[in-house]
Amino acid sequence: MIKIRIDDKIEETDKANAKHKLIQQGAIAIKVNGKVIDLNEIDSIDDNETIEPVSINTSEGLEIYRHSTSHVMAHAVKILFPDAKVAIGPATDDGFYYDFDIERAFTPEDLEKIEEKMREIISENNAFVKKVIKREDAIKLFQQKGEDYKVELLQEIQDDEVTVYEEGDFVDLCRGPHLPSTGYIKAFKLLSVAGAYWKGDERNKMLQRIYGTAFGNEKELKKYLQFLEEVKKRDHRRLGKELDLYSINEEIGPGLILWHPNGAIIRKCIEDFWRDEHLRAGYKLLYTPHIAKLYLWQKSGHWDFYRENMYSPMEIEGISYELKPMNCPFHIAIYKSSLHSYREFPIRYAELGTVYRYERSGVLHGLLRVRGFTQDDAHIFCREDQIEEEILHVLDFTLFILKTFGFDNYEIYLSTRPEKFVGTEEDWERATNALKQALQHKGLDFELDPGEGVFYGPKIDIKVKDSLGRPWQCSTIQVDFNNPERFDVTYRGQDGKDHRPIMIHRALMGSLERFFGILIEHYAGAFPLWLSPQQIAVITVADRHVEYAEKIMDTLRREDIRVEPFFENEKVGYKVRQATIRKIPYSVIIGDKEIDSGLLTVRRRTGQQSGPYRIEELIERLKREINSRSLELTL
RNA sequence: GCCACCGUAGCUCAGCUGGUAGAGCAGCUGAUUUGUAAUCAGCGGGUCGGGGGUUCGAAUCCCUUCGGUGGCUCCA
Repeated sequence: MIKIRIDDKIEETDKANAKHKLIQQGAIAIKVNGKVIDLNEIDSIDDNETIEPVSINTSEGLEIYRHSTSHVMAHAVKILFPDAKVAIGPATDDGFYYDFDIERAFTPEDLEKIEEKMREIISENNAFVKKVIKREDAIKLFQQKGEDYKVELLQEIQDDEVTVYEEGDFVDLCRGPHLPSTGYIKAFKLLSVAGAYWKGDERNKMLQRIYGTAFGNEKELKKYLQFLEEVKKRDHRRLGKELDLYSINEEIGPGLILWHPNGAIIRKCIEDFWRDEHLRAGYKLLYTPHIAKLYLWQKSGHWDFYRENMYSPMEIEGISYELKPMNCPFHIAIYKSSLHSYREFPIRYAELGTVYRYERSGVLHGLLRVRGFTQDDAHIFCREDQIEEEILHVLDFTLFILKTFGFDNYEIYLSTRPEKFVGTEEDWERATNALKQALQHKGLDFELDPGEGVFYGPKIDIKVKDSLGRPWQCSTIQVDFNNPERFDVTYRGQDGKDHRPIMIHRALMGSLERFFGILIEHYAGAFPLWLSPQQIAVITVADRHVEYAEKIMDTLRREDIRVEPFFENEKVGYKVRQATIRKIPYSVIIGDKEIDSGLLTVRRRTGQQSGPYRIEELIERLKREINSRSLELTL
């Protein structure tokens, strides 16, 4: 007799019945003592153990399900392309992949054929059979099959025994666990082919990776595919073109952003907001140059640590200058231009500083990964004992800024001391604790990211979740022990002596370009009123209404409301459509009715109408919505 | 940087196995003067990303280069 736990109820039964019951509960694997194993292994379980079902509705279950699907895919590939060598094929967060070494390139048509073959294998309902064999035997087995990558993996395994899984006539080295049989797979799709280095090392051979995904049923798969469609629709590169927000020009250079008028006005709104709030939060604004002597970066250590991301120096009158990859040395120079007392602390310097970093061509991506970008940067100088309080201040400020754009879901990471570091272990300990305490004080959940800190200090990273639930790394708050030392930054303490301050680097939006890209996708191009390039479309019914419409436009414009005329000789429906496509929040139509009554009816870009309003009332409502930076349309 | 794929009018795309380019939208002109997501007609627009080659002949095949896309690697 063994025990099974279903919905927290424990039941004692014999093994055959237990298995039956577990399957009834949707089990595709089982959990014993916290360890997930094959459902088929139930027979080898000791009596008295308690077994729990693992269903596909759990992350563990889904992982097994997808992992098994990747095996079926490898099996199908081996049938269709016997020359292909299999490498590795795990489940991922949203699907699975398998890497193959094969001469020919997989085409989209190949994927269809592979899918077809996979369906066959699934309909055969082959059992996944686990076998424990001696390592040497496994090596022989895979050598015979010509599976060099498996042999290489085996040679790195220390254990005497390894497990292989057999499914039909496909054998794979695998830790498992797996589904009981291939017939359990109900819904899957192969999505794309991509190159991937063997073991992720760029010195190794480039293999071909097939990505796919699998779900418990067709409905969920369809939902996921629709999600991918939605992601495509919101792609900032597509919307950036459609809404004429920005462009990247081949002649100007990859990774360099041209902000068009529509994008520039959005950026202006963001920058104005950013500056006003920084002044309000006790920051002082700075401007600094785009280039500086190379020596500066040799001193800061960037030339040693990050030269790969810096552009080649340029000669000016025999001296090497360098395009700036960071703003900190400039802010330090400003700090050092006069003596500072502990009484001034914390000193907060902020700048929208444009930096240039070399990114390898393959990684550039729209606005999200570029070569020239503007950081919303700040450097805070304070005493070590002020770190926690200052971090609290920065956290509050960060969350306020992010929330204004509609980001109120976060993932927070605390990164600790890496292997290569400067400063003493005690410094790190104290600073890390200060960060941790600040987070706890705010009641913010965070994850530890051990060893992921920057060489000069620990940091807090904040990822925002957009309207589709996708995480984006934006904010970073970093403690720096390095630069104050390297640049001999000091302050005069209470004791009349010079001391070393701590520097805190922080960026809230990260880079304006990247943040803009995220915003485009977050709002799907439909910006809230305060950010919209055009806030209200004025549409005339016929030419005779233009004069009055112009008056309305002037009135609105004088109130700093961004108006766009639609006066062409077209039908109202056409012009309404144009305004809607451009995602202009509101439209008003000017015809005889409006002129006679002196009232205006407002149409939202979503189609609802409100009003009619007197012009003064309309202006007041618009301004209220703009000034409150409302995320919703309120008219 | 690496692997695969892609690059045709301002935009989205068609153009099979080589026979010197086509649609829709946008633009311009005209008619129409219109009431909440597309009025009709006409016109202009491309050395088919650049360079080289094969061929009687290249958007189409080959090489090379630039750029883009999906990944890998990287991301202070």
